Parts: sequence; structure tokens; C-alpha cells
Amino acid sequence: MENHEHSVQEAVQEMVQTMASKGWRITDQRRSLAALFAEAPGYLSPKDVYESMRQKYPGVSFDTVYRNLRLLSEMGVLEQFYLNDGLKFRARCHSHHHHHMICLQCEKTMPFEFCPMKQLSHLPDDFQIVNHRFEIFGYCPECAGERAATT
Amino acid sequence: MENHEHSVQEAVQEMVQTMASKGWRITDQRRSLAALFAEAPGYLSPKDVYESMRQKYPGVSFDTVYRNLRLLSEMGVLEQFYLNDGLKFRARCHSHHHHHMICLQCEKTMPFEFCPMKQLSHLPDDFQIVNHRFEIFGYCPECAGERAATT
DNA sequence: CTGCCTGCAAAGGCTTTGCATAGGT
DNA sequence: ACCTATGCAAAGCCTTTGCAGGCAG
Repeated sequence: MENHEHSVQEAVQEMVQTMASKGWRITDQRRSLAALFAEAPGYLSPKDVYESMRQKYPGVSFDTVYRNLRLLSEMGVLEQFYLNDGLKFRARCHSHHHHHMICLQCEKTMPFEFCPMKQLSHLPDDFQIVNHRFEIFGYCPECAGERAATT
Repeated sequence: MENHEHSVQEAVQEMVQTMASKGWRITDQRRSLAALFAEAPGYLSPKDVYESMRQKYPGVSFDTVYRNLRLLSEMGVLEQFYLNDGLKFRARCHSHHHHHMICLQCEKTMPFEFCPMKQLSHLPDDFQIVNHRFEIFGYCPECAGERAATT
């Protein structure tokens, strides 16, 4: 939309190349799917994806959407997340490690740099850490504004 | 099992009283359900709960389990959590604020005190924070041992 | 041309809902 | 006695699977 136009293109290319490198066929739909996630500011449900794809491919079916979401997740291009109202997907961040603030209304995500694991000490040291999760939920500036206005 | 026998009883009482105070009937099954969660060291799936309840009440039905899990969640007695393999429940911690380490194998949870929000500064201050989530995933001492032994 | 990808249809899980009966208050 | 909670059955999602035809490589 603004000046990240370039990185969106890059992201699509990266996803497509990942698919191709694993021997998957690059269909129009899969390219569109990659573009959809590259541009999405937040999480998308299978239904969101279906609705969105249907505008361009009226005959698209739910099972194809599910198949590709699943495959893209298994391959690490997308990441799954259970928000309160079900399973959602977003492009996985391949850049440096960071965490997100997630808007409870529009589900847009905003990255921030602080990682609690750096500060963390004296845990029981016999617990073998594999990964972690840290998210802050709330309302983004736009949604917070709306809510304040209508209340 | 050991010396937290007392607090388990207390927890059951607390849950039962919460139900009663909202005008709900205290059936044997609901009391058992409360006991089940008071004693559970980690997360339970609806199926786990069903299997467990069935031992005591062979005629129990899945829909009753779901109904009560839902009601207890809405009332704040239980909390829901999507682990990788589906929706799970556990008794909500009513004590002081803390976070958990969660074992990827046995799904047992272990509390710890560190909260990243205390350390957190310079987030975009126009994001209106509502709540947050911080979990560390890995293997608990027992499961880590098993894994090391069998590998 | 070959074999994966798609759309269709149907099945599979998990969860919810409607109704008559059992049971708490 | 009243009214909620339960069990049964069926329906409702959401997601996956099997199959024949279409399309990328």
C-alpha cells in the first residue's frame, strides 16, 4: 500500500520459491494465496481466505483452501494461531526474533522488539526449554479510537 | 497427592461455591468435575474429561461434559487454551499473577513468577493494552529424562 | 506426457441444540 | 412442586478424504 510495496513482492517471491523448491506446483491460486498473506496486516481465518480467494476465483473450493493452508503451514511459510474465535493463519516472520501486539478488534498485529527470554533467569533449570510465546492483546490506535468515540 | 491435599479440597469448595452463588445446581457430576480439575496437574481435553468422568458415571454423555466445561469457562472457574492438538481446559489460577511453563509431552504446567510486563517499556503508547500472554514450552524434568533415555 | 492440483461430493470429528426424563433445591 | 441438569439423538459447524478431470512442469 505505501512504501512496503517492495517487501510485499519480495515476500510473495520468497513463498513461491519455497513452494517450488519443495517440488510443489505453482498454480495461480497458490500465487494468489501467497500474495494474500504477504499483504495481510493480521490473522486470517480459513473462511477469510476462502472469501478473499473467491473474488478472484469464483469456483474455488473450501477444501483447496484448507489443503493449501495446511501445506503452507507444514512447510513453515505460514504460522497457525488459535485466536479466541478459532484457528487463524498469518505469514511467518522470517526476520529477526520478535513478538507481537494483537488487536482484539481487527486482529491486526504489530511487532515489538522486547523479548522476555533475555531477561529471564532462575527458572527451575531442569525444565528443558524448547520455545516460548509472548503476546500482548489490546486495541490498536484505530480501534481504540473507534471504541472511545462510540462509548 | 502430597501435602497440597488441603488446597485441593479448598479449590473444589471454591468452585462449587462459585457455581452455587450463580444459582447453579450442585450435582454429583459437577462436584466430580470440580475435583477433577482441582487435582489435574495440567490441561485436560474434553475427551480426557469425558473418559475420566465415565469411570465414576458410566452413563455420562459428551454433551453434558461440553455443557459444563463451557459454563465453567464462562463463569471464570476454568480457562481454555488451544494447545497444538486442540482445545484444552484447566482450573484458572485465582492466586497472584504468574505465568507457566508447559510440558510439550505430558502437558503438565509449572508456574513461575517472572512477568515480562513489569520490564516492558517504550511500546507504542497508543496501543491500549488489555491483557497479555507468556508461556514457555519445553519438557518437564520427568519427560526430559524419558526422552534422553530413549534416544 | 506424467503426476500433482483442483473441484465436487461425501465422510469424519468435534461441539452444540431440542426434547423428555431424572434429580437438586 | 418447580425448574435446572442430564442423557439421548440429531443437527451443525469445521476440516479432511476419495475420486475423476484439469493443468503445471
